[in-house]
This record gives sequence, structure tokens and C-alpha cells, in this order.
Amino acid sequence: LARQVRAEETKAAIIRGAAEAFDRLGYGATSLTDVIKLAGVTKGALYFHFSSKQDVAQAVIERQHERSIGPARQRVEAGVPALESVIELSFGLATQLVEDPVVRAGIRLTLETGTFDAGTATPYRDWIEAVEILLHRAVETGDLRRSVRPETVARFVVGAFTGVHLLSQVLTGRADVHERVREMWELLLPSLVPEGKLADFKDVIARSESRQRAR
Amino acid sequence: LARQVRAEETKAAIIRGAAEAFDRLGYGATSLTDVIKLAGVTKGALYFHFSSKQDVAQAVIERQHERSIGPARQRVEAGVPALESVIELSFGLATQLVEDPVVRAGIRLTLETGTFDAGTATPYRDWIEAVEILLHRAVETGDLRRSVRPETVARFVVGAFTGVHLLSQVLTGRADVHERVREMWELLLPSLVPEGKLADFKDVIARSESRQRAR
Amino acid sequence: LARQVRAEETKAAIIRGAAEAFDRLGYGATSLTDVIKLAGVTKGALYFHFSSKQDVAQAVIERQHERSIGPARQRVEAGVPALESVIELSFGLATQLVEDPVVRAGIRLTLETGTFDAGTATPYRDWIEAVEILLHRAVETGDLRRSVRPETVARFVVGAFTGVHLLSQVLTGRADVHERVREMWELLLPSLVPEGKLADFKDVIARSESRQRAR
Amino acid sequence: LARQVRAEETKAAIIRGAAEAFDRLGYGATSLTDVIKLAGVTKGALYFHFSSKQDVAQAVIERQHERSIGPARQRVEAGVPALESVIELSFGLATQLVEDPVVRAGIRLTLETGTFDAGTATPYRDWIEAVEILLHRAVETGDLRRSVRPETVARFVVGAFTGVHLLSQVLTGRADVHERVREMWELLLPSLVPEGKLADFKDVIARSESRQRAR
DNA sequence: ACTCCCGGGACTGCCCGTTCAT
DNA sequence: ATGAACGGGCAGTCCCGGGAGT
Repeated sequence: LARQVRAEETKAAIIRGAAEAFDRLGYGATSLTDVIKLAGVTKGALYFHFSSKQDVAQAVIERQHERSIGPARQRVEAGVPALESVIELSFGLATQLVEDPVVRAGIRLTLETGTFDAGTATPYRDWIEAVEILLHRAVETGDLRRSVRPETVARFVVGAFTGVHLLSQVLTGRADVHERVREMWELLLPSLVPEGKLADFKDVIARSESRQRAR
Repeated sequence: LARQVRAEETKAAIIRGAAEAFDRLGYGATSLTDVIKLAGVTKGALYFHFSSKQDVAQAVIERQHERSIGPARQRVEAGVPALESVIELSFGLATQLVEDPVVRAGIRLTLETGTFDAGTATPYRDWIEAVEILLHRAVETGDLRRSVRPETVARFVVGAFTGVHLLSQVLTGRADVHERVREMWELLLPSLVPEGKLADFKDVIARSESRQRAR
Repeated sequence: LARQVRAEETKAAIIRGAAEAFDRLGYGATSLTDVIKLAGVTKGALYFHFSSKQDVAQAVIERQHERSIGPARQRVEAGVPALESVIELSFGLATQLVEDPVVRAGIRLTLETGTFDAGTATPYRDWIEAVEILLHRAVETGDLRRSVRPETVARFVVGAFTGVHLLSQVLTGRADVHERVREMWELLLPSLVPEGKLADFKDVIARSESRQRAR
Repeated sequence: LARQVRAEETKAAIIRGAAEAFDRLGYGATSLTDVIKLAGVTKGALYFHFSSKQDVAQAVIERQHERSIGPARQRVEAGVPALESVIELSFGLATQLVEDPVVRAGIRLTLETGTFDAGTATPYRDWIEAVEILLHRAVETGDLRRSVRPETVARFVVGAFTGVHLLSQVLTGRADVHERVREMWELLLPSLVPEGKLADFKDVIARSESRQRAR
């Protein structure tokens, strides 16, 4: 009852603290002492809820993945315009990366290959799959040229986004991530959408960017 | 003289061993014991040549950066066709990432921000700058459309390449990196080159890819 | 509750082991491995109770200081004959130096860190102050000549005792420390007490020495 | 020839550097790296002249002992007034302790028992012996009361001096060492010299102190 | 004869991730 | 959910040789 509630709060606090630490220091350089200090709990509490440091990191990754891909899944299920959705999702994720430590930490941990034996690839596969589904639908509505293969585009968009945001992080501490994502789309759209619709989608980009930056 | 030579060999062995370890485990999870075991040297030797673990990592990064950006600098100074050069450089770097542990480790270390206080951004800036210079020259020879800004393209290409190779690494252990780089250029070129030259550059891509994969 | 008790026992064991090691080897030559071996605890236990080697040494010093100066404080507060008290205290401390490893180690550590570390001086100041108070009282009871200043005597007695016991330690492993302290008083008393009382205080010395040596 | 000279210079530089380091840090906390840095030589040079760290420390102790006890030996051999000599020697050594790093280091090393297996006691024995000889002569000249035994006094004076200077070092960084030595003699002399000569020796003390402090 | 470069390992203090009794 | 304890490394660096050079 009240017990359950309190337990969940503790667990959430640990994940939040861990996320903050992992984001700043990376998995290897983060100690559990850092985590419990940031979370305001004791070591015993941490080991009650999680079985190891790896387990904590896994939980951060999962929380982040849910939080990030959730909107994508909704778009997949709703009947909204598909290419437009992909663009909006990219800006939405950019915002999460700026604002949400859990998302930042999750992405970072996902990329630290070799530290984790497995499961690292799953989030990326999920993303590629979701984007692919949306792009297939975009073909049907004539928003995506028939000359490009949805799966190729999906994989490239996910990769390019990853790289663009990393570079933004390294060079400017993520200050210009929205601008860089816009430029990505401006360079990509001519290859993706039929000539007649290009102007419309420029508007979509502009609207998406300004809406997210306003937050 | 003979002393000097042997010292350099020892130093190189340490860098090679460190690269192998960092590439597989990341900075944090790599111990100096791993390094000296892989390098076949003792701690005394390591301590003579480097003053800390950080110092070793820095040396790996520098070695990699030289090795990777060297060809780019040559192209910048030679009067070779510029956009073509950028494409070829991207495939060349892809090959290095597959074959050379020092390059793999260097790139990985460069991305583990926060662990290193500074200097992380420099390699990326160097790359962007080099590509930018080449693209400016490509404008003059009419290979790059006047509607896109060289600096924007340079930054995006560097970021996209980074992400594409990371994704390839996570999903396929880098087995398909050349194919993914080719797809990147196929999606980008329509925005970059004048319509009339598109076919020529498709040939460039194909040639570049097959030449590098042959190695 | 029982936990608390056990924790205190562990801490005390560490201090005891550390004292033994520091006394024999000095601060610099003592390793924490020596300490835990002598104390019969693990490194984790040590790290739980103390944050560093210095911290352990500090604890030894503090424990020793309490233990050594405690009797002095009692004498200060009680209305006992003052000069007699100082003499008895000196023999008492001599006995502690022979019997109690914590006291031995504390004294040694206090002197070793003397040159550069702050706070080292405090124990000596405490001793000088306590003796000074007692000597002032001795002036009132006519046991100390008015021709000598209590503070001068206090400082010299503390210094001389320090040197005498060190020499005894170096030359005979502290076997003759009581005898040497007696000689110290025999040489000093003619300057300190009025001529008429000299014989009485010779008795005090003899009694003090034999009482302590009997232990 | 010129070789020999340079070698001696190097050796002397090492001893000087080592003395500075040992004085400040103690034996255990001093690293050979500290020593060679302060001495301005390389490790190779150090190991050519000395076979180990202990050997270096031993050399410092020896150099100090020569330098300190030299004047005492001269007085022993010359037919100068004996008790007066002892007093002057004490002030002379005080001055060396303030001014000469080699002497400071030597004394400190001598006291760090247990770190050195043997030989620690010898310098003290030498001192006691020298003072004893002088005091025997003082008995003959009627400067020392027949009621005190020279050997007892010698041992106590050496011990008391040791403690007094240590206390001065801990409390004031040796600033007041001459003043403290004077107070030592003022408290001791009434027990040592016949009543009629007390005034004369007070002059000796005053002269000795002011002469040494003038330096 | 003297100096130095380069390297060898052992070991230090630290502290980390983890468990168990309560 | 806690306080206490457990061991196993970690990075660092220390003291020390040996062979080349001058």
C-alpha cells in the first residue's frame, strides 16, 4: 500500500541519481557511492532494489528507451501523416536529450559497447523498425519517393541523428542540437520527398524546430 | 641510437596494446594491467613513457588522429578533385575503422566525453575544417551546388559518418560499414551535386567502395 | 545495539594493530597491509572506519593523548599536592611508554609528523599547560621556589622528559626509562624546591619510581 | 683527477639534496625522485655513488655526525675549560640545527628508529662519551660538584638537549631554540656547579647564547 | 671512470562492488 | 532497508639494475 508507493519512489530516485552520474561520468567512472549520494539513499537500499551496478544501468537504459520510443509507438499506431511524424520525432528526441538526464544517460550507456555484453543493439533496432513502418506508410501517401527504399532511409536517419547529436554534444554541449537536426533534414529531404512537396516539408521542419525549442 | 630505437618500439607497443584494450573495453573498464599484458611490457616501461592512464589514452587518440586525418591533409594540399576526395576519404576512414585497432580505439575514446576534460573536440573540428576547405574548392569547380553552404555540409557529413559507423558497429560489428557509407552518399548526393553530374558521382561512389572493400 | 558494540570492537582492534605497527616501523614504513594483518581485520573493515592511513594515525594519536593526559587532567581538577603530582605523572607516563603500544605509537607519530603537519603541536601544548597549572599551585603551597617561573619550568620539563625517554628508547629499548626519569628529577629538584623541602621530595621520587616499576 | 673532483661534487650534491628532502619529509616519505630532483642529478648518478636509499641516508647521518661532533672532539683534545665547553657546544649545535640542513636531516634520521636496523645509537653514545670526558675534567678543575656523577649528568644533558630542541621545532619551528637551551642551563647549573661559581657560569651562558645568535 | 637511458616488478594506499545479519 | 564488513583489484610509483655512451 503506502509501502509499495514508497518503494517505487526510492527506486525512481535511484534511477534518477544513477542517470545523472552515468551521464556525466560514463559507466566505468561512476561509482555506486556517486549514485547513492545523488539519489539520497543508502547502499542497502540500492541493493534491495537492484542486484548489481549493471542492473542499475540496464534499468536506466530501459527507462530511457520507453520514454524516448513511446511517442514513436503512438505515431505508429495513430493514423497521422508519417514522414511528418518522423521529423517531429527527431526534434522531440533532441529536446529529451537536452532536458532529460535519464535520456542522456540511456543513450550514452547504449553506446558504451563492450561494457555490456548484450542488449545494446535492441534500442537501435526498435528505432529503425518504427521509422521504417512510418516510412512505408509515407510511400503510400506519396510523401516518400518510390526511388528510395524505406529501410535504407530508416537506418540512415537513425544513424545520422545519432552522429549529429553526438557531435553537437562534443562541440557545443548540445546547445545547437535542434539547429543541426534541422540542417540534417534540409539536406536529406530533396532526396526523400517528391519535388512538388518539398516546400510543404520545409514548413514542417521549421514548425517542428520552433515548437521544440520553445519548450 | 640503438637505445632510442628500442625505446620507440616499446612506446609503440604500448600504444598498440592500449588501443586494443580501449577498443574492446572502453576507457573506464580497461586496466593498465590489461594494457601491459597486451603490449608485452612491464609497468615500469609504461610508467617511463607515460605519466598516467589518461596520458596513454591521449597518445592513442593523437596517433589515430594523425593516421586518419593525414590523407585528408594531403588531399587538401594537392589539387585533386575536391568532392570526389571527400567521398574517397570517407571510405578510406571506414577501412581504417575495420582494420586498424588504433583508429578504432581513438574514435571510441574521442567519443567518451566527460572522462577526458578537454581536447576531445579538436579532432572533430579538424575534420570539419578539412572537409570544409575541400567543399569550398568543389564549389569553384562546379561540383557542389551553390544552394548549399559548404560549412553546413561539412559538419553534417562528419556527424552523419560518425553515427553511421557507430550504428554499423553496434548492429553488425562493422561488417557492413562500407555499404552503409555508400547509402549515405546516395541519399546525400542529390542535394549536393548539380543534376547533370549526379551519374558521374554515382560512379565515384561505386569505385571508391569497391576499391576499399578489396583491401 | 550489538552491532554498535561489534563495530567499536573492530575499530579498537584496528587502532591497536596500527599502534603496534607504527611503533615498530614508523609511519612511512608501515603499510596498511601490516595494520590489517596485526589487527586481524580486512581492508574493507579498515576502510569503513577510517578514510585514509593518515586518519588511522590521527586516531592512534588521539587515543594515546586521551589516555596519557587523562591522569594529568584529574590531578589538575583535584586538590592534590601539585609538584608531587607532576613527578608522579612523569613516572606514570614512563610506565605507559613501556607497557602500552598505543601510547608508544602515539608519541612516535606525534614526533614524526612534527615538521610539516599542523596540529601536531597540540598534545605538547596541552601537556605544558597542565604542568604549568600544577606548578602555579605549587608556588602557592610553597613547594616551588619563587625564583623560577612556572611556565619556563613546565616547558623544560616536558621537553626534557621527551628527550630522556627517546634516548632511553634508542639506547636500551626503554629498559631504563624509570631510572633516567629519576635522575632527571634528582638533577632538577635543587633548582625547583626550597632547600628545606629537598629531602621530602627525594622521598617522593623514590616512592613514585618504585611504585611504577612494581607494576 | 678532474674526474675525481667532479665525482666528489656530484656525491656532495646528492647528500645535500637528500638532506633537504629527509629533513622535510622524513625517511619513509622521501622518494629517490625527490632526492635527485633537489640534487640536480640523475638516478644513474645516484646509484653509482650509493648502493641504496639506506646508504644515502647513512651517508647523511655520517656527514652530520662528523660536522656536529667535530667541535666536541677538538674541545676534548684541547685543554680548554671543560664545563664551559659543554655549554658552548650545546649552543653551537643549536645553531647548526637552525642553519644546516644536513645536521637537521641527520638528527631526524637518527631518531627514526626501526627504519634503520642499526647504528642509530652510535651518535648518541659518542656524544655522551665526549660530554662525560669533559665533565670528568670539570670535576678536577672544581667546576662540577662532587655530589653529581659525570656520567649521569652527561646522559641527562644529551637527552634533555634532544628533547628541548625537538619541542622547539614542533612548537616554533626552531625559532626559540637558543632561548630554550639557555633556560635549560639556568635550571641545571644550580645542581651542577659549586655555589660560589654560579654567577660566573651565568655569564658563560649569556655570552654563549648571544655569540651564537649573532651568527 | 663516470653518467644516463630505459626498463623491471613488487607493492602501496585507496576504494570499489557486493553480501549478510539484523 | 541498514550498518558493518569483505576481498579483490585499481592506478600509481617506488627502489632498483644493467647496458650504452662519453
